Amino acid sequence: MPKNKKPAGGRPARNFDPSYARKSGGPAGTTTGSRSPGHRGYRPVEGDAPKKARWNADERAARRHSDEPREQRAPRDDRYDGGAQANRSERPAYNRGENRTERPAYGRDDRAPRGERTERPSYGRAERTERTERPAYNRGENRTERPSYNRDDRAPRSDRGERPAYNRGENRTERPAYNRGENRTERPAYNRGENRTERPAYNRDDRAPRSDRAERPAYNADRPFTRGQRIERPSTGRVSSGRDDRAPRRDSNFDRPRRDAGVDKNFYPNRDAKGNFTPEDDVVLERLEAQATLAVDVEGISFSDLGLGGNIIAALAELGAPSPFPIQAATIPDVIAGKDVLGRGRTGSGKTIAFGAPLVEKLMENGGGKKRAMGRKPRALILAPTRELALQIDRTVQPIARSVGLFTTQIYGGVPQNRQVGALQRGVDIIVGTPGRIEDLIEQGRLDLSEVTITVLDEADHMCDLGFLEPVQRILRLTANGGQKLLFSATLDKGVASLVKEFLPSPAVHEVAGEDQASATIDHRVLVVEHRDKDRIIEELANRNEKTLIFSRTRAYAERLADQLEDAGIRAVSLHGDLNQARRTRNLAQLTSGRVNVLVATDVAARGIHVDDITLVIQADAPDEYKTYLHRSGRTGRAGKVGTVVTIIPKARQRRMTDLLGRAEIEADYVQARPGDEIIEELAGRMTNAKLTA
DNA sequence: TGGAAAT
Repeated sequence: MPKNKKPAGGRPARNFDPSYARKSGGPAGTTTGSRSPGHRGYRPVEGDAPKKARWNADERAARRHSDEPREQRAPRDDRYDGGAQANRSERPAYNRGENRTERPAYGRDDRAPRGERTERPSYGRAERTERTERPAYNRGENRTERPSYNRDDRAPRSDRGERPAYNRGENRTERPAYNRGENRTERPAYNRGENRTERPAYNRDDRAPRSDRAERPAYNADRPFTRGQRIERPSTGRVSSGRDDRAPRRDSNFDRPRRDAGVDKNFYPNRDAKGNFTPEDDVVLERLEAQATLAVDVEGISFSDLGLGGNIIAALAELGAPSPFPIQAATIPDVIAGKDVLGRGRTGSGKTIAFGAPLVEKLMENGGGKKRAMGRKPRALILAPTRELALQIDRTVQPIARSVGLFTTQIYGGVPQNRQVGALQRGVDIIVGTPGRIEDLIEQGRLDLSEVTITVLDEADHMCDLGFLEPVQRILRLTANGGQKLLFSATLDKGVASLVKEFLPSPAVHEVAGEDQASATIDHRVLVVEHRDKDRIIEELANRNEKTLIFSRTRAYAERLADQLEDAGIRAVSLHGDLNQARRTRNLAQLTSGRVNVLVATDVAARGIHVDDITLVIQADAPDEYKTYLHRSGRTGRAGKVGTVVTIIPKARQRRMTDLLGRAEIEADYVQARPGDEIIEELAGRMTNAKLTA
């Protein structure tokens, strides 16, 4: 066991101990590896460090397969100490960041190069392919301290073919992520003062009960819904089954107890009670009472009738939207009228234009003269939950904005910020981005939202989920007082109530009648399979000539599946948070362009992402939440096209799946399947071919 | 348990 807990456990403690720096009195040891700046990761303090140098191939191999207890692996948190710590005291907000430090995923690419960051855009790093060959990586004990790191198998990424197929999966099991639990118990370091007190949510206490779960009756639909009554959804203490409870309750919208939106002190303690997701949490919240627009109502209506100007209309036509979809017809006038708007339109129904076009129109009306002023402050903000979605929204909004001389810029993480900052300095009108980087730039004083008078939350209900809500609230509070707010989602529900209460005094609520997910042009199927057949069946399903999107629950499985498909001769790429942004972008582009037909993704791709002509969505793991089901399946059947969604489940999951489909209001056939069955041919769309050749 | 979101 190369790493002793002492340095590992001690280092973070030191970093979190404000007195330590003083005690140690100098560069040596104040921060990890700081004594010799030229040597990344060099930690003179650790006397035993040198012996831990780099592992040779055998050791690594042995390591990979070892089932040595996890606590013997070094906690990896020490990596972030410097920056993270500094920030942390100032921004309790960023606690989430800690999760991140515990996730190998994130840092992986930019971590090592840390010291050189300014010189190297993280992108370059991503590209390098011979990681294993680079002596650079033994730089110091970094290596020794996180031996379980996959680093090595990461590299091969780009040349998947050369790699032994499955080791990746195994390494994964060694991912430091798993240390999480022990770090927790081992490291008193974590009660570092105020953070602790400010975010009780963080304390892993809510984790603990986890283990109890097994003792509870698993998916007992009859069980009173106790957890949900905690805080988030008090008004909907419902049993999580059946669709009867879906009926809109006209008088009860947004009537949940107010929860001190502005007062964090009161808010935080409550979060303890919220706990993590459990299946019972997947309740259908009442729909918002909405003004329903019928599709027929908008027939013959033009964008011009809705109040949009000529340039914008021309841009829309260019984008392939000559006339408004129902959701657009419903919301555009209200947005232009300056109202706060809640808009629900099923996946692929054209929500981006529904908020993007009138937003630009509004800015035009108000903005008048100060267009193009150097360094002008942004006046509109569009927030999205993933970088890919932010990018995609910008691809739609930018041409609309440019048609009237307005500028947009993307502000999201995972890429160097220089360009983003440069754009801000030149002056932009519309920001499209994700919460993290936006807050980061605000902290840095490079972004000022005080003149933002229109804010859009795309996938608004998701933006209200644990982990997103607070950053979103903070950001919204930094926008102009009384500014217009637009919330859109295919699954907009009362989960957004807390935001509505604080930011949308009297919103107009729109949906399109009869346009729920169930009426979409999607064929839903459930394949009940033996676990051992699962991968094989996925392989057979994905072996087709049209675009296929496969969802998995974890990043590791997404990666493994992509590898497996490649090994089977089916070109496939993956998309998940373990990849650096360059690769994420590229892999998605490969599906979009048709260079590959199969993308295996986590739920990062579940919402909003539009790729033309995905005709089959395979859920390799069934979703936990009905909303997730709706969003995932919404990647196909877009804009009226047909598509198939196949959810693969083990026998034991049938009941739970049925409950979920009920909440989603979706009807699906269940079929038992084994590799080679005709049903698979049919679902893959190979039936006709098979018959032709027969 | 998991996933996304900053460095």
